[in-house]
Amino acid sequence: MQELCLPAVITDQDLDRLENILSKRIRIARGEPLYRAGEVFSSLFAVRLGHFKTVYSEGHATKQIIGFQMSGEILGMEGISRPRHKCSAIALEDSEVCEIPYTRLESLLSELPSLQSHFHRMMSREIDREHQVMLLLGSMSADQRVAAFLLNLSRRYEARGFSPLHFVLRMTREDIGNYLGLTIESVSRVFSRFKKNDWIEGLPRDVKILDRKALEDLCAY
Amino acid sequence: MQELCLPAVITDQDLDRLENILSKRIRIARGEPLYRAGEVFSSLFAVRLGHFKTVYSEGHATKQIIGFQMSGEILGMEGISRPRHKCSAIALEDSEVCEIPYTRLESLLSELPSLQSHFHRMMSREIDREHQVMLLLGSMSADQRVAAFLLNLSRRYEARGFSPLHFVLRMTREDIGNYLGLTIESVSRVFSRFKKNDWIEGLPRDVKILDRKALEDLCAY
DNA sequence: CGTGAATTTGACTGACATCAACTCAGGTGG
DNA sequence: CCACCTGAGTTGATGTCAGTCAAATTCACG
Repeated sequence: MQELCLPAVITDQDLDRLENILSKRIRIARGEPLYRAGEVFSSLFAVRLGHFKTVYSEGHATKQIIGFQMSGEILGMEGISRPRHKCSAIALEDSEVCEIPYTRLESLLSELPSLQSHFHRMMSREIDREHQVMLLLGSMSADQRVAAFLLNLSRRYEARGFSPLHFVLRMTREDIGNYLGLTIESVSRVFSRFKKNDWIEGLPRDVKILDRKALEDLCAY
Repeated sequence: MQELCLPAVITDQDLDRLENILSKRIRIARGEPLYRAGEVFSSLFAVRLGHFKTVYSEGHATKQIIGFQMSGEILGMEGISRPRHKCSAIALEDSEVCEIPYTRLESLLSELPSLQSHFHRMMSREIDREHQVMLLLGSMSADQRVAAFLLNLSRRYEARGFSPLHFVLRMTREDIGNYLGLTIESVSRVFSRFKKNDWIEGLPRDVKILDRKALEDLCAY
C-alpha cells in the first residue's frame, strides 16, 4: 500500500476497497513485456518488486527509453489518453506488479476525494519528472547526463530505504545510452572517467558513489 | 468552452457550473509571465487567445523551454504535484487566458465523472507529448528536430481550423533552439537548408510549407 | 574451459557549437 | 524623411564533443 503513498485521511474501510482493486498480482520474467506498444490500454500497474524500462516507439526503427521504474512506481499512465499503449514496459529482472483496472480506479476516485487528489499529484509528478529529462537531453553534456542519472537513482533508492551510495544498475549500457541520448561507448567512457577521478567505483553493474558532491557540482554547473 | 473539448454527455446544468469556474479572464502582455517558477500553485489556465512558452528552470543558469502553448491548451499542470510552480509561463504575444482555480476544479471532478475522465486524458496527453519531445531530443538530428517542430505546429494549427501550411512563428530562433536542444545558429542554418530545397519559404517568421512530405520523410527516416 | 554477449578502449570522423562578422527590419529622434 | 540604433536573424571559419568503426577485454553461462 505504501507504494501509493496514501495520505492518512483515508479510512480503513476505503483502504479495503483499494486493496480489493489492487489484489491481482502479476509476475513478469526478465526481458518480458508487461504490456507492449499497440496493445489496448485497460490498467495501470504498481511495481511491487523488480525494475522495468518503458520504451516509446514511434512507427519504425526509432526507439526511446522514457524511464526506468522501480518498486513503488506506477506504470501505464501514458495510456490513459488513448485507446492503445504507445509505450512498451519491459522487465529488467524478474519482477512483480499489481494490476489496477483503470475503470474501477476512476470510479473509486470519484468517491474518495483524497485519493483523487493524490492521483492527480502522481500524474503531475510524472510530468515534472519528464521536464527534468528534457532539461537533461536538451542542455547537458555527456558527463552531466550520466552524473544526473546516477544521482537520480541514488535519491530514489534512498527514498525506498536502500543505500543511496551503493546499488546495482539493472539496465545495460545500451539502455542507459538510449535513455540519455548517448551511445554505449560514450556512456562507458564517462563511467571510466568518473572512476579515474575516484568519484565512483565497482563497475560495471555494481556502483559505489565515492564523491557525491563532485557529481552534484558537475550537474549544477 | 471548446478549449476543454468537453464530451457531449455533460449536461447544460453542469456546463453552467464549469462556466462559473472559468469566468475569470486574464490578459497578459507580450513578454510578461502568467506565472513564474517559485510562485505558489493555485490554478490551471486555459489559453483563450495568443501563445505562451513554458520554461523550466532548475536552480541557476539552466533554462529549458518545455513547450509552446496556443489557444485551447492548458497551462500549469506541472504545478499540481508541488506547492510551487517549477516552470514559468511567458506570453509570446498579447494573450488572454481563463483561470481555473484548482481546488474548485477538483471538487467538480468528483461530481462529474465524464469531466474527471476527460481531465485525466488531458494530463495523459501531456505526458505523451513529452515522450515525443524526449524522442526528438534523444535521437534526432538537427534537421529532423526542426522538421518535427514545424510539422507539430502545422498539425496543431490545422486542428484549430487554421492553415496547416502557412502560419507565423510566434517564438524567436533562440526559443526554438532552446526547445530543440540546438543553438540559434544551427536552427537558422536548418531553415536556410530547407528553404534552399524548396521545402519551405517566407522566412524568417512567416512560414509556408511547400513540401510537407519531404519534412515527414525526413522525420520518419 | 569455451562461446557469445556486454563492456571497455583507441583512432578517426563528423555534426553541431563557438566565435565573429554581416544583413535586415523596426523604431526613435533630430 | 532620413540617420541612427537596436535586436533578430543569417552566414562563414574554426573548434570540439560525442559518434562511428574497429579491436581488445571481461563477464556470464553452459
